[in-house]
Amino acid sequence: MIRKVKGTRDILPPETTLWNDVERTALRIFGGFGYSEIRLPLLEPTELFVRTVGEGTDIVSKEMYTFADRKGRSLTLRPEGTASVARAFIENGLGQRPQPLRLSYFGPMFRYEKAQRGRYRQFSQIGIELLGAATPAADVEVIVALHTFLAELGFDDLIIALNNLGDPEDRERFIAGLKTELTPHRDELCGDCQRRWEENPLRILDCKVQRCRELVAETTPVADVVSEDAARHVAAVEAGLQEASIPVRRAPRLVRGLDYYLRTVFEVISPELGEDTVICGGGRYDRLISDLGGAAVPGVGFAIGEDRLVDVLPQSFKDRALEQRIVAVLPVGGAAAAQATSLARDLVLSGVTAHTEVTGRSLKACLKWATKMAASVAVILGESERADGVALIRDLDRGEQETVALGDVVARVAELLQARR
RNA sequence: GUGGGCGUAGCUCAGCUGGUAGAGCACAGGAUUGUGGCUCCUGUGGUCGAGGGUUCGAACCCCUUCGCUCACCCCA
Repeated sequence: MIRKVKGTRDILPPETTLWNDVERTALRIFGGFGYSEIRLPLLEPTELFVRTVGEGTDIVSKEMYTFADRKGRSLTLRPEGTASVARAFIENGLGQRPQPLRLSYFGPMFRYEKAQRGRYRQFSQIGIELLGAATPAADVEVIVALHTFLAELGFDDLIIALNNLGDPEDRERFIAGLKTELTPHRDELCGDCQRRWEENPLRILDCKVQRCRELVAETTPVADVVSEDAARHVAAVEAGLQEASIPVRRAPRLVRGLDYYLRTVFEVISPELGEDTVICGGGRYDRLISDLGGAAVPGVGFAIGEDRLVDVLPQSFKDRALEQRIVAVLPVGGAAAAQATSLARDLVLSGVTAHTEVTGRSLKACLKWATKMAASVAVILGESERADGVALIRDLDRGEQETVALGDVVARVAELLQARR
């Protein structure tokens, strides 16, 4: 048996309905804020991610699906979306469009990690990017849009955590200070943190080991070390969010895994999945486009993990999304088959979902099948009805049945399904 | 990459100290001629993850391997 590649998954109906609804809602809400969808390649030159995400990050150093194409060029299956948006911005001269530019995207990303719940090698993200605005108001808008989207899905228990990473210069200073403060206790840090000391000192901040947490708690938070400008910026973002009634929690130890973030960084975590499993991560990246050789265009955005989001979707949303109003079209006897299909077409065009019985089974089996298909109404096209130019319409929930002229079937079915809501 | 758990029908699982496999659900058909949802009957469906070994004989024991899963690392 051929099996799916590790870390990928088959998303089957009816779960696909959830995904469709989530994506539709994203397009509606983000689109409503002025973000238009951009569709980008899944395949990019490896260098794009090395230069933007950062050579030292886990993503680039060990998690990328990288391979050589037939001409020896190094290509990579995108591990995230923002780098591609930046590349496309430069390549397509999007700086010539009215600024700022608001873009949204969704689709699969790839990271070579060991899979577990909520973490797959192929996973989907939904993101937006606001390019060409450096103001706190831009950050506020992005987070308000995020919150609006999540609220629209029915979430009311999600936590938005916010931190200030300062500018790159601040960060270097901060790391130096952090190390100085921790040096006396360096040997008390856990094994992972010993490693992080050299490789990724910022990560020491969000270590889960109790002793590390205690030690880190004694150190000066990043936000206290950043420049005046950066501090003012994030303070303004916070104030703006407060004014918009967005519940935000300051997270002095919040760190992100991509090098390009600066100043505002934020995450959304779900109590259900636990604090370690981030549903959404984002922040500001004012140097990303210029680092790629473009103009000095600031940006801010986020990416939502769609797999994780769907995993914890509120029941209310699922119920609504999975609610269906279906009519089953049941021809009895082979002669009615074609008639059934064209009746189904009329029903479909009238906006309802019509499942047509095409295996030629008995009426009894047809009705059983209709029930299993979750149909609320069945249209029965039998021999005698054919002769009279009528059809039987059966209300499957109530068990009531009526005879209707063929020409009135669509209207009557619509009525019955309407009453069902 | 590190560590733990698990691999028997589509799904959830049973299978006692080794004697060549079962249930429930699901799926299909039927219970007097054209009427479902309950019930009942019948049927389809498994090289017991794979390979090797021990044995007269292995789903059960041993070795190897692959896969799945959970946690860590990290991240969405």
